[in-house]
Amino acid sequence: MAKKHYYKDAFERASKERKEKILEVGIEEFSSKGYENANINVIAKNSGISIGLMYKYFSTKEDLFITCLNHGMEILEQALYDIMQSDDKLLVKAEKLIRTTCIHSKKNSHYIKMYNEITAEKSFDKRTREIVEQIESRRSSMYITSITQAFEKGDVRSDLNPKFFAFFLDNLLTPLQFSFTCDYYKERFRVYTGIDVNEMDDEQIVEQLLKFIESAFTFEKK
Amino acid sequence: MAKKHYYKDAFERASKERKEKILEVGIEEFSSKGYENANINVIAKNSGISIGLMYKYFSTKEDLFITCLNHGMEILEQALYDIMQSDDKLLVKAEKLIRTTCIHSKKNSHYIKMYNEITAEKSFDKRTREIVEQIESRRSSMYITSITQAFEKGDVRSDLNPKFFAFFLDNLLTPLQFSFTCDYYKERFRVYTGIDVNEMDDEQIVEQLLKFIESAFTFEKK
Amino acid sequence: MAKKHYYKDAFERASKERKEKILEVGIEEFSSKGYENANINVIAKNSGISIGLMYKYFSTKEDLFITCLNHGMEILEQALYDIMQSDDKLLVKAEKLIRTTCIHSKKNSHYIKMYNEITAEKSFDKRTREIVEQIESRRSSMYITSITQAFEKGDVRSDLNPKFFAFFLDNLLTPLQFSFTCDYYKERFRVYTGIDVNEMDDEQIVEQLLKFIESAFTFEKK
Amino acid sequence: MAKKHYYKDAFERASKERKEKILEVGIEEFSSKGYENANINVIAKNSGISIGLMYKYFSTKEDLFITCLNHGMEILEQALYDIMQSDDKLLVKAEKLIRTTCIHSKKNSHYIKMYNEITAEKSFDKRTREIVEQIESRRSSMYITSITQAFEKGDVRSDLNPKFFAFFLDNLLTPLQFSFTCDYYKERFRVYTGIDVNEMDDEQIVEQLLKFIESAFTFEKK
DNA sequence: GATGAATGAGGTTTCATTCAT
DNA sequence: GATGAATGAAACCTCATTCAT
Repeated sequence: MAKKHYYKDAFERASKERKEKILEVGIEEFSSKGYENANINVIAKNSGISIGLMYKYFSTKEDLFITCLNHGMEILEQALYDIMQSDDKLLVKAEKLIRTTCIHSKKNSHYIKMYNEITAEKSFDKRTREIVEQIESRRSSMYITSITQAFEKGDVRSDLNPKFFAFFLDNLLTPLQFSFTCDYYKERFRVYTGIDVNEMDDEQIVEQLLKFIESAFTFEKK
Repeated sequence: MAKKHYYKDAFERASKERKEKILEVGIEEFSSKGYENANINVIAKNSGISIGLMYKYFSTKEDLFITCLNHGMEILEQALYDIMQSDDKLLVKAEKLIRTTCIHSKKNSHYIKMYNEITAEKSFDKRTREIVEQIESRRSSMYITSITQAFEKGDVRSDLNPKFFAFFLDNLLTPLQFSFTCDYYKERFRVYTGIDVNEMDDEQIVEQLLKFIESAFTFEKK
Repeated sequence: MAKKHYYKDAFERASKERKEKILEVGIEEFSSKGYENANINVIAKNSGISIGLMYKYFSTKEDLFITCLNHGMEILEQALYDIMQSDDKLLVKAEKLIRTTCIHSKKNSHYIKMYNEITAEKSFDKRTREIVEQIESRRSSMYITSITQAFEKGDVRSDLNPKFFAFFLDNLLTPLQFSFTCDYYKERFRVYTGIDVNEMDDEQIVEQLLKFIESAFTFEKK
Repeated sequence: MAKKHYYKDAFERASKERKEKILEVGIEEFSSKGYENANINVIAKNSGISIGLMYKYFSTKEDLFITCLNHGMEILEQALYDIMQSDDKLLVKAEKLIRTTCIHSKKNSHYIKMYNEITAEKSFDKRTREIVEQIESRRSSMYITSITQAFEKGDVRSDLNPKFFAFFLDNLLTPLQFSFTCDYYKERFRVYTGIDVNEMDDEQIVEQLLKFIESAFTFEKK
């Protein structure tokens, strides 16, 4: 299945620079103001195009948002992909995953904010399913594949369901990711750990989370 | 410090029935439509009061929202409190916690949706900190207290920082909670596990997550 | 004719302290916010009475305003009266008038702001006539009486109509009064004279205006 | 310095007819109802444009008001300018000024009412200064220039400060202007002179005020 | 006399979307 | 392809006034 897109043909025909500009500006606007408060007239103006043309490219505000979101997700997924494709053992992958999460979260905060945005979005209703399906499928399949492999090699405990495994792993990583970028989660991190996330050494986070994961992954109750 | 509130004195003086009605209707509106799309004229009408009176009770839409949110949080926290106050061992508490999470999430879905709503909120700026601080402080201190006790009794591994411990534990539980109630997380759960959360036996979730947590809590690498 | 009033009988029956408090608070509110933006619920609260009682005292916001206004005008008129009743020559009265204007304007700025307020008011329509009639009649008759007396004594030039005389005199004094208290006129004074009214010596104003008036009053073209 | 304006670029691009229509309707609404009670939905409707477009032209109600005000002031100032630029002696200018004031006040009553409106305005706070500064600077500099010239030529008495001179002159003319147009001042005029301003012969006003001014301007006490 | 809860019309402002050019 | 003027519904919030107690 060709990846579904939410822009009109005209957008595809636009120059690379223009496409990138629109996405960049859109991501900036959506991630800083949130979906409801973002203004697509402003996005058009800041992208250097007319609002009329914007509507030649995207049918609705929602479509523009989803396109921006998907663009951001691609970048985020690439890093995940690079790690999960390697031949490393699962624990090594996990370590890389955590460390990369710390680094990427600071660099790509806009993308992560957009991702965070949709986890609470109420507006898409009919499409939510579709969007989530796409995003989370790509993400989960990477996890599940790696875990299943490790499972088969006997690298991890045998009494856990790989799918739940993947789910729990992502539950540990996603809030961590948000802790670096999203206001709510930032504050939550500070409340729990007593330290502002920006003043904490990434390695301490890596160390603590890795210990937690390693045991959960490997030790099996007799 | 008396708990800070975000309603006016007049609200306190209103009848119990009215207060509950307003909170109930407000929570329903906010959780189903989200903060931005919720309409306080609708909340007033459905509560059986005039909009003018609504503003005698709450200074702004935001204040009404926060009051609804706090009300919901109190209910959710009570369940948590009951478990954490017991004399059970940490692992037993964890098991109760997971099971209760499953049950409560279905019953109090509106409250949880509101909670989910603020994790992505962009509007509160100066107050976000304050609100989050209050909510997460109460929650985290319950975790941390229990964990520290277990720590001192030697019930849990000694090489993990109790604060991170608590943080990771909550990272596992909160997304689970959302998986029962919030559209995005529901779909995500289905993508990861392959099963709709409403058709899954709670005990399977309890079992899988408990194994994961138990190992993470107790097994220490030599 | 008994002086017309704009309050209900109940107000008359209220204690002196209460009456004064209401007027004081009302004048403060009206003069600082202007008629439209003044809030009579706030006036009631700050006066220590209920809004219900306020409406037992005054039928409408407008009536309260007029009563406050009249109260302020009485104070202002008293000073004028004291000067105009004396046996001084017109020029001496004029000098006292100017000097007193400077002093009083600083002391009774609230009253003057209320007076200024009505010179531009659009709301009273049917009553404007009545109110203005009362206020300006008292004021103008004091001027005209003094001028007519001086006229008869031959103290002033004979070719000017005393009524116009009074009108011009008041045209010189009223904007001066406003220059000490009302934002617009304050700035206007600064623009014309180059100096902030609060940093100018009153005597310079007295001297300049008096010279202007004296010649206008006494020198007759041959 | 280019004259500051309070409209958006879009307004400048609108057709001349539309611009004039909006200003005309706006001035009508503001001058008849006052700033607070003026309704910009009404102004939009009566101007034949949508409210949305109105906000494309002006950021706020206040900006629309100021633009209307400035437009009116320009017209008023032109008449003043024409007189003050001439080579006439100061007294001749004064005579023309008074006569023109009478005539113009009847013709441009809306503009004058708007001007009167701001002399009592409480809402603009930070901008009042700016607006007043602009309006009064233009006006006062015309007066002061003419007076200073007359001063140097020895046409007027030497013991009066030209700035105060200008201030007093304007104090005589501005209330006269308002007497033709603004309810309060109209009534005040009737109370002082005993005659309704509309039934009075302009020439009588010219004569009386001119005598007053002439003496004040030319006779110096020995 | 005194209270204050309750009303609800009405005004300013925003912004996604359309469409004539 | 490209423009941007134009729309108008809809939402938050204020406050003078009423009236039951």
